[in-house]
This record gives sequence, structure tokens and C-alpha cells, in this order.
Amino acid sequence: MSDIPVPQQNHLLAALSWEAQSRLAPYLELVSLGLGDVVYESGDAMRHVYFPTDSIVSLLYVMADGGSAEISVVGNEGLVGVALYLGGESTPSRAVVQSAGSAYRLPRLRLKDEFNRHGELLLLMLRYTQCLITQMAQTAVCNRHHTLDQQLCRWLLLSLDRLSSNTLTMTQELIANMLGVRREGVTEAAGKLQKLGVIQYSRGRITVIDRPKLETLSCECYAVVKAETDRLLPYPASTLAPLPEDAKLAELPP
Amino acid sequence: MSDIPVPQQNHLLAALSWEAQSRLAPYLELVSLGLGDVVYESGDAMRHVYFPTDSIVSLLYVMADGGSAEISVVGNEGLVGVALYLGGESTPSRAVVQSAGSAYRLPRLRLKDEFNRHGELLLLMLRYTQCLITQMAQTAVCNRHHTLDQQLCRWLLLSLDRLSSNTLTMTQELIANMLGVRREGVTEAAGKLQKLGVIQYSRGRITVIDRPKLETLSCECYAVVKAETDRLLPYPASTLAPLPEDAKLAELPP
DNA sequence: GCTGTTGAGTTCGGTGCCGCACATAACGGA
DNA sequence: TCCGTTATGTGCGGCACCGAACTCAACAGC
Repeated sequence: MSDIPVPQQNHLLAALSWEAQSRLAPYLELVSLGLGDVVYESGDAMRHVYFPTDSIVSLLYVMADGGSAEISVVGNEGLVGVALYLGGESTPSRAVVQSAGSAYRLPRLRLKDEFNRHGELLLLMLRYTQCLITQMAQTAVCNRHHTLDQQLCRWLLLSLDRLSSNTLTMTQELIANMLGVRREGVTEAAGKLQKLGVIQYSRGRITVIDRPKLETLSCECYAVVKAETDRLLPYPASTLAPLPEDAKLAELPP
Repeated sequence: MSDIPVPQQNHLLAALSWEAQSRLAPYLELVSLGLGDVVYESGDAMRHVYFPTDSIVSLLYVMADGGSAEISVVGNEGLVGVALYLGGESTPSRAVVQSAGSAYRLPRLRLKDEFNRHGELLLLMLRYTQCLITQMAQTAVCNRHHTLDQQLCRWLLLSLDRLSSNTLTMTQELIANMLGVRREGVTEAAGKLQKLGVIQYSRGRITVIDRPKLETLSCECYAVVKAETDRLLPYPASTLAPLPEDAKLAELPP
């Protein structure tokens, strides 16, 4: 946390070859992201992709009536701004800093340059895109089927995985906005977790005490997302390891 | 419907240049998809990407307890099997045929060939991926905030957009599985729509009578997905038109 | 025409979350 | 030290949806 940030704290950047890293290095700009900062607004043309190091960014959809729901969460395992290389340039969602920290950002045109080389970064970004898709799918499932208590556990675990500490600075009000529920609902769910000795919080400071228990209390959604992320983007990664299936399937007739 | 299928019924294939189309044509295999067929199972290595012509395929997540929820729906505007080019080879979800019909499929290795050319098909597929992401995000939002009545409207509209007729063959039981709700809930919501003269159904046959009204009854989620699809994948498309932002942003300093 | 099956409609108690209106508690600046 | 602000706790009526157990109606096969 107190270390000077380096690009390699981001798992995607870290997985690049030395050549690719040094090619990008001159264009990576370190930026500081404060809690609540809007990295990009719904519908805005993006100018950079962001590679968080120790920050967490939430992708949030805000409805016409002001209600909101978190679509997915991005930390040092990923990047913010997939629309830039997917071709849309913007998205209907907003990216909000959920936990203050740093990120490296790369200008849109530099990204396209690297993208056009059709190299490692492209493959990494695409794999990450699939992780993101999995997370979003699971969010949809979770919103449909699981209780607020379970969802809070999932959410805490996802956040925890993206931090180097076990304390998150986050009011219940903000969590409620992310989960798209009432603040009082979070109060109640968090109260239960506190009583169980799983977490401990006070005025916007939540400390996770018993992580294993948190995992048992969570729904399967967390595990699904975690498993898929580990499968697609193992870290530390020896550059970009091929998936087991790659070898197997390459032997099939064309 | 009674016409002989051609690849161009799929919007992605139709948007390709003549060169790309003829390069792919020899490898496109026409397959027939029956209601309920599983195109691929959760975790299975995929062997083909599918380009539906007049069929509809639902991406469904099935939970450990057997409960399910639809993540997104794919018709002739898209393709089934994004994991093949995103690099994951498989996904934690299942693809089920929601409306019988045809699709063209392309073997995995041929897709990679075309992908490696870094040509139109890649760009198209990526844009489609963003549409898919938008749809999944909106599903998550909808599951959180909107009533079953609204969700049914959204679902009917999404299905309708992918059909050439205004009648869908679909029992309430199946719709319930897709939406991840009880069958009785669908009965009630559908009953209301019937009373309002918006739809008319009997034993697995739903006819939409008043589409405009259906749109007003739906939540904003449908419109968001529709707008994003139209923006990213206009159809009929003159190959792949650049987005308005492309021109604007290209003038920015690197 | 009879019968089994499948799709749709109905009822009823239960519950998880909402909306609202508060009460309390910690902290931070003047 | 006081006071406004921000964060959290509580209580209550309401509603959407659930789970389960049915009935009713249409159709398909024999």
C-alpha cells in the first residue's frame, strides 16, 4: 500500500513479455483515483483504458429514476474500458472508484496500436473480457436468486480479493448503492455478520475477521467467478499460459 | 421462415465483405436446432461458433440447486460461443435453444484462422461482444429492480426482435425457467397482458397483438439493449460502418 | 370415445425486501 | 465545547414473489 506503484501490480500488465512491457511503458500514465471519482460516465467516449494497481473500480448502471446496480467490479486483475477495444468506444454504464488507489492508464490510440499488433495484450484483454462476462452473468443470477445476506458476502469477497489488506473503507450507504438495495438492508445483513464474528465495522471501516466463514456464508456465485478468473488469468502468470484445452483441441482435424 | 436458409440471414455474416463471405462459405455448416437442444453445456470445450439465422438461443446459468436464470439471448443478430475467440474455450453457462430454427456453424479452428487475419470478422465479433455485455448488464439490473410484469415484457420484446413472426412457441413453464421465477408468476403476469389485449396465448403459443403497448409496459432495460445493438451493429449494414466517435477521436493528439 | 399427459389458472400462508419515519451515535470543525 | 453532519440502528405496514397443493382445460394416442 505504501509502496510506490509499479505497472506490474496490475496482473494484466505483469503478464506481458518484457518487450511488450517496455513498448508500453513510455505511454503508461500513473493516475490517482479517489473514492467516488467517476472514471467515465455512461455514454461518454472514453479516452483511456485504466489498469488499476491498488484501486477498485465498480461498473455501475444508473437507472432513469436514480436507482443503481453494480454490474461488475474491477481491480488489479483487470482493466476498465473494455469498450475501447471491443469497438463501442462508450458503454451505457458508469465507472466509479469504489476504493481509492492508483491506476495506470493508456491512451486510446496507443491501445489500438498495441491491439493491431495482434499480440499478447490483445489475447490477455480478451481473456479478461471473458472473466468480466462471467462476473456480470453471475451478478444477474445472484440478483435473481440469492438473499441480501449472501450477496453481501459475495460482494465483500470480491472486494477483498482486489485489496492487499482485509479492511475496506466503505459506508453501508455506498454498499447499498452497489448492490442496488436499501441502506437499512445492508445494516441488517452487516449486523448479522458482525454478530457471527465474521466482520467488524464502524463508521465506514469494515474489517474482515473470518474470511473462511464468509466464503461458506456466500452463495456459489463468488466461487464461480473466482474459479473462472483463476482459470483464465492465473497469477502470477508465466506470460500467457495456454489453457489445457488448447493443446487437446489443436490435434483435432481442421 | 419457409425459405431455404442462407448465411446472410445472420446479421454478422451478412455484414462481411464479399471476400470474407466467400472465404468462410465452404466451412459454414447449416444445422437445425430443435426446441430445448443444448448447443453447449457449462464447462464443455466448444467445437463451433453458431450463427443463428431464424433460431433463438438462450444463455442460461443453472445453479447447484437446479434453479436457473437466463443471462442473455442470441438470435440472428449475433453468435453463440464468444468464449472461443475470447480465449476461454468454455463458459460456466449453458446454451439452450429457445426457439427452434437453423444456424450456421463454423469449426473452432476455422474461426481462429479468420480471427488471426485480424479482419472484419474480428471487429464484428468484438462489437457483438459489447452488445452481449450490455444485454447481460441490463439483465442484472432488471433482475434487481424491476417487477416480473416488466421483465416479461422485456423478454417478449427481445424474443420478438429475433423472430420474423409475432408468434412464439413457448410454454409459461419455459419462460419461467428463463426468467428464473415460478411458473405461476408468469401465468399471472401473462394473464394481465392478455387482459390488456397486448398478447394472446394458448397452450404454448403466444401471439403479440399490440407491440407498442408492450414497449410502454416494459422497463427501460429493453430500450437500452436495443439502442446499443442498433448503435454497434446497424442492420442492414454497409459492411462495418465506423462509429461517429471514430472520426472525431482520430483527430486527437496521440 | 376414453384416458393419460401437458399447459394453464387458483388459492394460501410465508418471507424478504421496500418505503418511510425516526432514534442514536460518532466524528469534526468553529 | 457545542453543534452540525454523517454513519448506523430500529420499528412498522406493505407488497411482490415464493412454495406447495390443487383444479381445470386442451390435446394426443390408443
